[in-house]
Amino acid sequence: MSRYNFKQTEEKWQKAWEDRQSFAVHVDPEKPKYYVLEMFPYPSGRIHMGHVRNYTLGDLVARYKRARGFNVLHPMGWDAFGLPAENAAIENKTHPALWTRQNIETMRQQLKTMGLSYDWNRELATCEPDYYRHEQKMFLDFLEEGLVYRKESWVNWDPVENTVLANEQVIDGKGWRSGAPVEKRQLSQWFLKITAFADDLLEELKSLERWPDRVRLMQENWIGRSEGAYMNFALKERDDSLQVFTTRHDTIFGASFCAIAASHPLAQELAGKDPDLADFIAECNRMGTSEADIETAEKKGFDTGLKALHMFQEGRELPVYVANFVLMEYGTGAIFGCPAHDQRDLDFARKYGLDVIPVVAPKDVDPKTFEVGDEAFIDEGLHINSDFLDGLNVEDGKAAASDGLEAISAGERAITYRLRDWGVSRQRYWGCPIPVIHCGDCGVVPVPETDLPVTLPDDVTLDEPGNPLDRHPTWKRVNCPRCDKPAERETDTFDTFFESSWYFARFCSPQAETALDRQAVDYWMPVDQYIGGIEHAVLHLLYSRFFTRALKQCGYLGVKEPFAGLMTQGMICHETYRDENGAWLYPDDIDFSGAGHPVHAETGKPVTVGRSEKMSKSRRNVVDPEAIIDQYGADTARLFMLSDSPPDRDLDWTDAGIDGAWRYVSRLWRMIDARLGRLPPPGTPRPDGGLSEAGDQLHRALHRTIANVSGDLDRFHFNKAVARIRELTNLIDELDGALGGVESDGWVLRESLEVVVRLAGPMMPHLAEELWQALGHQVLLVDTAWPEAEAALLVEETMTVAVQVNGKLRGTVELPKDAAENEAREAALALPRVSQALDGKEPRKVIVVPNRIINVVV
RNA sequence: GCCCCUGUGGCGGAAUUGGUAGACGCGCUGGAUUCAAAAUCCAGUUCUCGCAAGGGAGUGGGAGUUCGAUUCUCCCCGGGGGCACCA
Repeated sequence: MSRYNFKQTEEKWQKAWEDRQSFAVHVDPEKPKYYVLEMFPYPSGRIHMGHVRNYTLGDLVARYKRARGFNVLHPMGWDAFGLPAENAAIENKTHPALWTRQNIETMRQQLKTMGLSYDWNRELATCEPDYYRHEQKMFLDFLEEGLVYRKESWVNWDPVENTVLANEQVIDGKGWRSGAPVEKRQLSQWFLKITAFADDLLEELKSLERWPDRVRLMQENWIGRSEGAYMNFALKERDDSLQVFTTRHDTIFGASFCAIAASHPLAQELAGKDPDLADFIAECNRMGTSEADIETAEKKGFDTGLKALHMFQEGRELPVYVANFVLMEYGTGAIFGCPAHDQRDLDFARKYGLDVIPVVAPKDVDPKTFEVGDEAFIDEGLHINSDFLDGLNVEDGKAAASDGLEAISAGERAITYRLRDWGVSRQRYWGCPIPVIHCGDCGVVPVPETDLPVTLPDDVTLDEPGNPLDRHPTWKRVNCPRCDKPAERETDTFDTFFESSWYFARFCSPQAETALDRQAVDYWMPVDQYIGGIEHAVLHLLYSRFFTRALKQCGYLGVKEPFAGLMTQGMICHETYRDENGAWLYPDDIDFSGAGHPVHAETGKPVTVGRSEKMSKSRRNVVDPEAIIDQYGADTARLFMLSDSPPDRDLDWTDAGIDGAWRYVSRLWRMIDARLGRLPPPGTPRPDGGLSEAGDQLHRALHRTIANVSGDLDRFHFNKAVARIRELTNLIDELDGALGGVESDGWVLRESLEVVVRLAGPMMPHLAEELWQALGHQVLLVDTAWPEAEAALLVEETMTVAVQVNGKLRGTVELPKDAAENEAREAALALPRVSQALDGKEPRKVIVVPNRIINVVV
């Protein structure tokens, strides 16, 4: 018996699809379109298993929709700007552009061995001027629309490298490479007004029904809309006032202090005269900026000596602190503290000996004796000790407090967001230059459209401190487009999220002279199914939603939501291995052949096997896709990616699993190869004679499988779809011996084998194409429609109904479909095991759920 | 700290609206084939009592709703993720 040669077969069909341009697509208003997109990769060097999973999922969807008659757009490109290119350039003495382009070459070749149904004619790389010139134009359009502004903002500054650090480059408060303590600095940076769309971005989440709930929830939390009030406290012995934002203005009578952020202008002003305060502010600035750092740090404050005057109580004064848990970026950078009803305020008050006055008490408690201990009372209740708010519940109290504030002009209702504007300036080389010029006389001047693109210089030095573009001897020196006097280019580049915020639209017309061809984007957009990692749940997806709105406002396209459907895939995990010294080992270094514990292949020393964790280079628990594809073939790798775990869950990579997938690939090939001689020719109409019992059983099963697999694929239950196909394979094997009694059985056998091949097509495209040809078809499988299930064959004539006594299973009965209740009851009570369980007692009640279950209650 | 997800055999996972828990695969055990091995095929495989027929328990733990709960409600425990310059 011959064996399946995956290598030859996979190359053969990849070439055939390419020669025929099977996956090249064009706008065709006559056909329904379907745009499926996987998140494009950063060209880091080689593909990893995460890519293999992502692109397998996307390819399955693309091929399935194609078979279902959609005009499918399925493109691929490269998210090619980014910091790793600069790091690699320094380490390997190469150039970021060269490094990136070489990586793209390698990775494209690797992807091509997977047999993915991309329209490669649409490939793009964001680092090419032909791509980024369009986003420079977009930026200028946004500027005109008032969606862009410049402001001072805080950054992590490495004083040795003279560079801004990303949060992940700050380790224990020190620069990752220099080890120098990181400082906070203010830089003037460009911002995009994402907050202008905050409400719409929040509101429209509801319309994204084909997004996972948890992603929508994460975005909702990120936007963080809160309804509350601004309140203005007059300051004792000063002319100005302190504005705070609060969502609990109803608790104003329980206020015992105010607190401002370390970077609040008032704090800055006071620090000028108070060295101790300046020290405290410096200490706050050394603290991490993330919310987690702030929330878990000890609550500390510094009493400024200022007193805020209570707007409703003459003579009542609240001390003003600078506190490390108040963020300048949120609300107004100032709060009032009501310790009785906020845990953080309570901790703070206990620490500094401030009053704790309860102003809301639970309904069933005597207000006179109600006290707050170590736990703030944040639940619903009625107001006490609160003057005109007494007796009101929380909601009414807020409304009344707002009215009271507005009546005396001491505040107003307000809505704030946690969402902040998007800072897009980066002090790096390998990014898209921001197309503006700074002129001493004219200020900020946009680069004229005719001068676009502003391209990066090639001759830069990266291994010195500071911003390479700023350091370049000539690049930034230009004349002002307005007054022609010597001026300087902006030397910052865009955040790389900029490129990924519109690439999906560019794929609709990747060669167009303008950024977007309206006819093409109007036809293809939005993306029908977007697939990628959950790690992009907030930033990339939110920026893209914003960007699409901004582009719509500028007339680039007509939709505001870029991604109608979203699927987030889980991570790939693998066991971890360490040697005696605790050093991580690669899976390839381990020898499992011995009877005892695994040992190091070279040294023979024992190895500790750790639990399965996300594949990562640092833990060395990685498996190289190229090696797997070389050893088992792309179809086997793809099948394994789809088999065991649902797409959104983590997947454990195991040798046993990939072996199992390979066994099925060869089994399917053998199964069909061995039967080719017994089949009627392709396209033979169904013979007139009836089927044998086995033939009928197989016939029904294959149509049930079509229905189930189609349903599973529609709902992205790919692991179940694989299981259904395997079940049908098992059944064909099982019934094979009983077939052949009548002429129609041969026809059913061919139908069954063809259905298995067609259903497996999107999963194992090369094998399926090969078998389709072996079965005698001239038209390629990729050009063949998806099979349809015959509804009549899905209806069962009899049903197996479970019989319970007091909820415990005692047997089953075969009943005609939709049998009458009486009939069902009789059949159930007639079961010996039922009467045995009844033990002579009369049933009190018999519950009959048609076609499902009968429960006898005693 | 806040928010979210998750928990089912030795393992990955099924169970569409509350209705036969464990589909499918992996692993393991026994057998066939082979000089031998690989590969392949057949049978078995939740735990427990029993020679068997059959009984009992069982979806992280505890309570509740129901004729019936993996599924719904409440409390508790374990594991994981996110929280603004990695992409």
